[in-house]
Amino acid sequence: MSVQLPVQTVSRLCLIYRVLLGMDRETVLSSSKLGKLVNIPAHTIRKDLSVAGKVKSSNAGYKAGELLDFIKGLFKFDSPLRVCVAGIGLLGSSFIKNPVQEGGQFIIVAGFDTNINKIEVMKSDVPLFPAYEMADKIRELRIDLGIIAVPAQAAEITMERMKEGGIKGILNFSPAILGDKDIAVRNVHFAEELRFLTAMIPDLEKGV
Amino acid sequence: MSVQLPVQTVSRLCLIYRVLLGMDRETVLSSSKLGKLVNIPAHTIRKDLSVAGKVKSSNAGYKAGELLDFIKGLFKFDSPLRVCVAGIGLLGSSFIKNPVQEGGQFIIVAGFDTNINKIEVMKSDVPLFPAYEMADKIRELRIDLGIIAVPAQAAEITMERMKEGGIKGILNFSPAILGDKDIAVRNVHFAEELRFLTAMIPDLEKGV
DNA sequence: TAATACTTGTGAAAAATTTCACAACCGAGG
DNA sequence: CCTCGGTTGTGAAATTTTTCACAAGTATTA
Repeated sequence: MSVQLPVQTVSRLCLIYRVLLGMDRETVLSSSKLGKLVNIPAHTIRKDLSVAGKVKSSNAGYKAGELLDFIKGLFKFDSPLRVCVAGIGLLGSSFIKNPVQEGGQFIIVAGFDTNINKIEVMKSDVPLFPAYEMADKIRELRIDLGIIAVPAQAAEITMERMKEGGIKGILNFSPAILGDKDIAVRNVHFAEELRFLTAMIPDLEKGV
Repeated sequence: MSVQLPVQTVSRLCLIYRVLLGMDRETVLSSSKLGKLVNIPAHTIRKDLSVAGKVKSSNAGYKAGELLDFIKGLFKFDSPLRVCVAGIGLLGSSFIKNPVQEGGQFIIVAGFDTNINKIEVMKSDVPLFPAYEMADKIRELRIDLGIIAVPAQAAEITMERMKEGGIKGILNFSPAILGDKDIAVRNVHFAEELRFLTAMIPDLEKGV
């Protein structure tokens, strides 16, 4: 991105992008209609688009297709990214078996696991490799993003291997908290989502 | 919560809570040590604890156990919450088969699916019910939180059923974007996490 | 052409959040 | 008892983000 957009703005634009993906390109949406779909105030959407550099569209609102293309161009969502999955457990294998569709934006091209046996036994369209080959394979297959679905104690080393292979971003589902100054890292933790939800409930009368 | 804490503060305190859970209660942590563990600047942690109402602990830092108890008390994390899962697909059943531990804070007490056959076939420790019984069962079992893992088109009606049963919060894993003025709702979407990650990578040279 | 009823884009105001800087505190070791 | 090295808690400043308010644009209809 040329201008560094506020993180929240990026997040909201991604959300908008998602609803636009599942919508007829010809649909015309005003900022307030769009706002209702994504639970964001209309003026915030207009401001976001404004700072992102959107130029005047029409007097009736935004054409879904145009807006989609605008966000797509802004974030370079056009060319597909190669993704790998480290850790072929319950979660990891679900990514491999049910790859995200999203208009082919992401392509799962490799899976890794320390358990060689698991790799041999599991049948999958995605090629699986032992974990120690990770850095090499990431380089070789020119993989952009990594999904970490390994146990907490293996998370750090997995990140190191991915970085060694030159990965650009990591989505970490392990319970470990990862972070890095060179690459983008995002931590996702189910139990914590539940906890955050709990904390946000204003007046919770807990069960017996 | 007596005072309405900033959302970001709540989020950070939850993150801190997570690392404290996996730590000896006697460990003493300074705000900067803690900060390194969770990737948050030390002064932000101190400020968060300050606005949350933490009183001076010591000159050496925070005792892990004390801090844990403080956050636990603040957000009422002490009594366990009853959770149900709607949609017994790949993701939904993973919650039922591998319930989150987290010190027993959350207990999965029911699963729901429209597919009666699935309910009968699947064997699980958690009782499973048909979707139309959702509201009744939520009331009956005094369920606090709901996890939605149904397809997009069923998300809205599922939320309605949960609300009807008096649920307090919803964690939505369906592709639909849910929101409500009465209850806390949190949307989680894997592909979007990947997309957000992509958008945050400063200078991504996309594949071929 | 004039009036109406929508809309967007954006500068400026307001609000929220983060960062800073430092007083105050504590224990240890002279 | 004083100093040194470390810490917290917090008011105030700085910054970021959101909200507001409104000029300006465009169709439509009379």
